[in-house]
Amino acid sequence: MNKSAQTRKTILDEAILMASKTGLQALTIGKLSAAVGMSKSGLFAHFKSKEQLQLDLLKQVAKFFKEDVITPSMQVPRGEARIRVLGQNLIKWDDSKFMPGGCMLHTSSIEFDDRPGPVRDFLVFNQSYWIDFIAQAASIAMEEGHFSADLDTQLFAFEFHAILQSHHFSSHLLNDPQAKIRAIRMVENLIIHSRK
Amino acid sequence: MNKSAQTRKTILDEAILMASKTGLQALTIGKLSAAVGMSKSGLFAHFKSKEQLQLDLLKQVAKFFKEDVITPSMQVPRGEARIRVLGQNLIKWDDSKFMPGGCMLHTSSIEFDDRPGPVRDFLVFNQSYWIDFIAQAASIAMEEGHFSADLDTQLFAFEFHAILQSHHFSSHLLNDPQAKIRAIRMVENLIIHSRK
DNA sequence: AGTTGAATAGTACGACCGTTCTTTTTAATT
DNA sequence: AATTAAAAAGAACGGTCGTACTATTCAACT
Repeated sequence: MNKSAQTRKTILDEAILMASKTGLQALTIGKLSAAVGMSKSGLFAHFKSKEQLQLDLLKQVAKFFKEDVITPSMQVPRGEARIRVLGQNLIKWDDSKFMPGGCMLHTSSIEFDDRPGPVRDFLVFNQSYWIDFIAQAASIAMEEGHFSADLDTQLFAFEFHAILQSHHFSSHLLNDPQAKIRAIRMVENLIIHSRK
Repeated sequence: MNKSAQTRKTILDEAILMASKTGLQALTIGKLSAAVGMSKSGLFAHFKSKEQLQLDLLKQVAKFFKEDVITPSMQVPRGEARIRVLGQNLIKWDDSKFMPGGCMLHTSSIEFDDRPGPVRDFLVFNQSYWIDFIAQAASIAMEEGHFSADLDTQLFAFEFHAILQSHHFSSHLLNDPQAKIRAIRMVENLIIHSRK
């Protein structure tokens, strides 16, 4: 790995750490450079603009999401089992140590949902893909005969995604120790109600 | 009404308008004063600090929430009907014209959930009250025999609250025209599954 | 090992931040 | 209408922001 790629990774890791707690817009180049121990201008040169830093950060998070949540689910049997594992991995994901403030795709989505621009565009693209992926997984569970034949897979996807949002709310705002257990129960409830 | 209270209201209304789109921390006294047509220092004198402005803003929003969502529900018959109306009013609320960026109690909760301080404290207090209120409404529906006797009212409350979050996601990030319809269906689903 | 290009640091920029203090204007009270 | 207190404006503060430009250090390749 290049020296450039190396420090770039160091910067992004620290940026994710900071921004997950404060939000993307509160992440400043000055504080970030101080945290990684380099000069503002030296850090800035890696990204050319703050917006690009925000984009690169989110793309990195999205890559991790794929590795931690999406890809592993493909090694689980199609249908209900895969849905269940998706739910479990999703909750683990929102508790990842590298994002102490919780899933940044979620928090950034709310932060930027009324701020037009490339950051919002990326989030829309990414979250749309995620919703479609869940709907697809539900569709597979229908094919397998696990889920009811008249299940609304789009609705399922949004209800599934709502579980992450609810977990984040319980876990990060309320500091509720039951957050995880409750989220798991929500997944099970949703699965049960989706059966034939 | 005082001149003071009058301009104060003007300021807060404009502040809510702006902050609902950009977030609480991106709301600056300079831009806000320009928007309402007064000087920075003149506006500042009303709140003594930015944090106090943020708090007063959220308290105002919470007051509106009580007026628009909580209070009206008390005039609806106890039980399932009240739950349904709560859901409908909640979705209307997230589409309020005075908050073009959607429910600020929700967006601010995510913005501040990892930022200790009075703003976070207020949000925790407010949202805890809201969750308890829903659980209480579900409990009443149990008493009335509308909901199953072994319903977990806490779990119900979080699932109910998740509908608002899901609606916000669909409506504001994805600009999905079906957001409202889907949210209403989620409310109905939740009600059906809570019956005996 | 020397050369060259990339990575980093240094410095400075205008802009805006939240806040303070002083002055002026305006509203409320007598 | 005169007095007084409150509200608003003005100007300035130290600080930080994102970004540009220049100089220096370092890593990669001949």
